[in-house]
Parts: sequence; C-alpha cells; structure tokens
Amino acid sequence: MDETSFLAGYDPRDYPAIAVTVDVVALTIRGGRLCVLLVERGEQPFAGHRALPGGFVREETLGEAALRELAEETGLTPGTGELDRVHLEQLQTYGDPHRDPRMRVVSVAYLAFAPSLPEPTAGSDAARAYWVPVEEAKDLAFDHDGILADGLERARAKLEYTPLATAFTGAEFTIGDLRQVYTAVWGEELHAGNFHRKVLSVPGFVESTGETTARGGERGGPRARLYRAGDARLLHPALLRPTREDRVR
Amino acid sequence: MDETSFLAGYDPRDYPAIAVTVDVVALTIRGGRLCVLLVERGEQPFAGHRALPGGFVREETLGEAALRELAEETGLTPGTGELDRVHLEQLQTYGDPHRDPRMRVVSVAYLAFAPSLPEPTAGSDAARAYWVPVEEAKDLAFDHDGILADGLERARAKLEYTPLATAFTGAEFTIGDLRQVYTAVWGEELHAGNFHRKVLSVPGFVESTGETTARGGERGGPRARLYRAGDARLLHPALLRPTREDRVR
DNA sequence: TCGAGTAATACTCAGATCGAGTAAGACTTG
DNA sequence: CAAGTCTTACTCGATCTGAGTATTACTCGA
Repeated sequence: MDETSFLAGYDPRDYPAIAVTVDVVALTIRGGRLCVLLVERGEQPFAGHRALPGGFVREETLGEAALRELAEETGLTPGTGELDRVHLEQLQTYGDPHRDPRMRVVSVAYLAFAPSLPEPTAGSDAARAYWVPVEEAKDLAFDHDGILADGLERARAKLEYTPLATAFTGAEFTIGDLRQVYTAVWGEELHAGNFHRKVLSVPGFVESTGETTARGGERGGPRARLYRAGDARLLHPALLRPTREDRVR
Repeated sequence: MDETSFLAGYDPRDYPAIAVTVDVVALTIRGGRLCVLLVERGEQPFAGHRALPGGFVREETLGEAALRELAEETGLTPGTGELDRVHLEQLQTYGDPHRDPRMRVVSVAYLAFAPSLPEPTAGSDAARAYWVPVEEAKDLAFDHDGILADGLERARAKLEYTPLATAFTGAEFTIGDLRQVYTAVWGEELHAGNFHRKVLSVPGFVESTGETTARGGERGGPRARLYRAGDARLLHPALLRPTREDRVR
C-alpha cells in the first residue's frame, strides 16, 4: 500500500482483482484429544472435501471477520458470552496466485483456542460443521492442510512461553487439567511431578482459588486443588517441550 | 475463503472492493545501530511523512511482491546475488477498515533482515529511500509505527531461539560481530565471556572456518577466529534476553 | 467393607546452565 | 614502549532440569 503514486497514476485495471477472505483454525480439546473445526464442502472445487471455516471479509476488521465466521459455523452467538473465552490471534496470510483455482484469493488465517465447545447444532448454518481430531484432519480443500499444520505448530510453540493453555480449560482448573492440555497439544506424556513444580514456580501463571474439586478423579486419587489463570502474559521460565533433536535442524 | 456458496450466490457487489498491498520492514545494522528502510512520501495523505516501503501485489506470490518492493527501493537487483543473503519472512497482516483514509486496504507486512546494505543510490526509483536508526523512526504514515514496532519485537524475539543474527553479518564473522548484532537489536550490553561460551555450546549455530581475522580490532586486541553460520534452524539452548520483569505481565 | 489401583503433591539428587567475576595473552594506537 | 582493548578461557555459587521415590487421599469393584 501507500505508494506515493497511489492517486497519480494508479489505475485499478493495472492490477488483477484480489478477493480477501479469512480462514479460521479453531482448536479445542474434546475427550483428551486436540480437535479442529472443519466444514463439509458441497460445491466444486473440492466438493466432498473438508475445509477450514472461512469467508469473505466485510466492512469489519479482520479479527471481527474471523470471530463472525467462527460464530456462524459453531452456532454460538457472539456477545452473549458464549464466545467470550475464545482466544483469537492472527496466524498468517496465504496468497499464492493459484491457491484457489477460480480467482486470486488472499486469505488471512486466524487461530482460535476455546474450552471444549459443544458440537455445532443441526438446523443452523452450522449443520455441516464438526470437530475432528487433528490427526484425522487430512486431505483438506485448497492449501488448508498447510494452514492447519502452521496453526498447530504455532499452538505448540505458544504453549511453551505463554499461558495459552488456560484458554483451553474452564475458568477453574486443576494442575492435572492443565497437564492434559499440554499432553493433548504436544502429543507427549509429561512427568506429572515436574510439571506440577514448574507450573507453580512460574510467577503469574496460575493462582489458587483455595478450593478443591468436590471429588477425586474418576479412577481414584485424592481431590485436587483448583486454580484460575493468573495475570502473566509470558511464562518465565518457559515450559519447554521435551527436546527433540530433529526439530532443531 | 472457500465458502461453499462461492459460486452459487456470490455477488461481488455485496462486498466492498479491497486492495491488497505489501509493506516491508527491512532491517540492517549500520555502524553498530539497528536501522530500518524508510521512504519519503510526496503526496497526500501523509505527504512529507516517512513510510515503510510497499506497494500493490501483482501476479506474484506475496513474498515475491515484498522482495520486488525491497529491490525497487534499495536499487539492488534481485537475481544478481545482491539480495541473496536477505532473509525474508511474513510478519502480520493489517486490515483495519480505516487504516488508509482513501479506501479499504489490506496490507501484508514482511520482515527483511540483511547484512549492511549500501545507502540507496540516487537517480533511481530509490532516490527517496534511506536507512534510519530505529529509535528515530517515529511518526510514520498510516499505521506504520505499529507495524514497525511489531517487526522489531518479532526480530528481538527470534534472535533468542533462531540463528537469525547470522542474517545480519557477512558470510564469515567473529563471535564479536555476532555479539554486536545482539547488542544492536536488543539495545543491551551482553557479557562477552558468557556470550562466547553460549554461542559455541549451541550445536549447529556456528562452525569454525579455521581462519582468523587478518588484524586485531581497530582499537586493539588479538585476532579473532572466524566462523560461518551452521545448519541449526533453532537454537537449543536458546540465548535468552536479560530478564525484564516488565515484559512478562 | 476391604483391597487394589490411581492420581495429587512433595521430596531428593545429580547434571546442566546461568550470571558474574577473574585472568592470560595478543594486538592496537600513540 | 606504555596504556588500553579485545578474544578467549576459566572459576564459582545459584538456579533449573529430568528422573526417580514417597506419601497420602481418593476411586472402584469384589
């Protein structure tokens, strides 16, 4: 933008028309598994394939467009509090000239993290949307496999140095709940004792409510203390993923 | 994008036209100071203000558009090797409806890191572009102050856990050169001995050439060993910035 | 009601890493 | 040649890490 020659000498016909859309990688944890929201495509191209929810940007900010698409597909209503705890952040923008065979489409991808949301209800716009475990979300339409992969990598990385994991839990949670989030997103078991120690030692990550759960775990064990998210926006020290040498090179 | 209703029921007149541009935050180090490439605006709006280089996206990928804009403004030619060592990555996309008073413009911002490049030569397109120390780059046109701030924060963070600093040096460099990059970007002095130890202990960050500099430093000191960039893409362990509590909350 | 299994929490310990400081040379300029 | 600079190496105590053990409170099913 902002060419000095914007007015003098700019002719819209010199440039191909470009459509701007948003796509949303919405992640949640259902039954201990990391899931992504997908929609079923009815029309060509990619009819019968699944895709990330998305649509054209209207007279709104890009973030508003992403939240609107998310609301439409989940059947939840923004403003009623149902989506208040959703964390939304911009992921990346995809603009290869031929990523959509019909025309030039530049898509701004967003990443959304939500506590376990209900299955989208039938009868609405959202009838064709559902949650899919991320390992099963393959062969998506357009370049959405790549967008999903980028979103997952971002989510995994942000768990290390931000309190993002609390966006996947309810307002109150146990350290075990938090560990399950890390386990689901990273796909690796974590040492319970060390995780406990590290979470409590990071200033501002969690704060105690003074309460405990009403019951022990489903399969036994003592009642766990309850915590809520603290005020830290970055974790110091960070909770690093178990080192995988192959990630480094 | 990729609404199932794309063809059935899509009328372009339902949506406002959106222009797509790229803006480039190009950073280099000149004389020990971190500098950004700015252009002087001749026309309204923001005539007389400085802005980030940028322009409309043509029939090319977004990254190609960013590299083309960078080449045009620096007067360097892509393909001749002059820009080969430039590291380019997408930063973020800015699309607030009124960020440009003339029309709806969505701008994809890129971040470029380069070894010390020459001052753009007069006589070309680039006559109005020049390098400015980042502390002096204020009061830019449009929302470019914010874009620059985002770019700087990204650069500072990536220095911690990627070998990005080598993108600012020549192909061969001393540990002292590398430390100067960190000092310039972070704006903080680093303990020379500890920095030396840490850089050499990170696998794949640098590899020795076996050579040394021909002379000692300008103000004395022994000849330093020369290194080139290694094959690591992530630094393990990371070189963390000196802890600043106020960055955390 | 009891016994086995599970999970929350606390602890120990050895090894890695950290920041800060000291030190020995090698080289510059004046 | 003297004074100052810079690279490189080393030391030290504090902190953080992963791995393991221990204790205890709870669940379920027999």
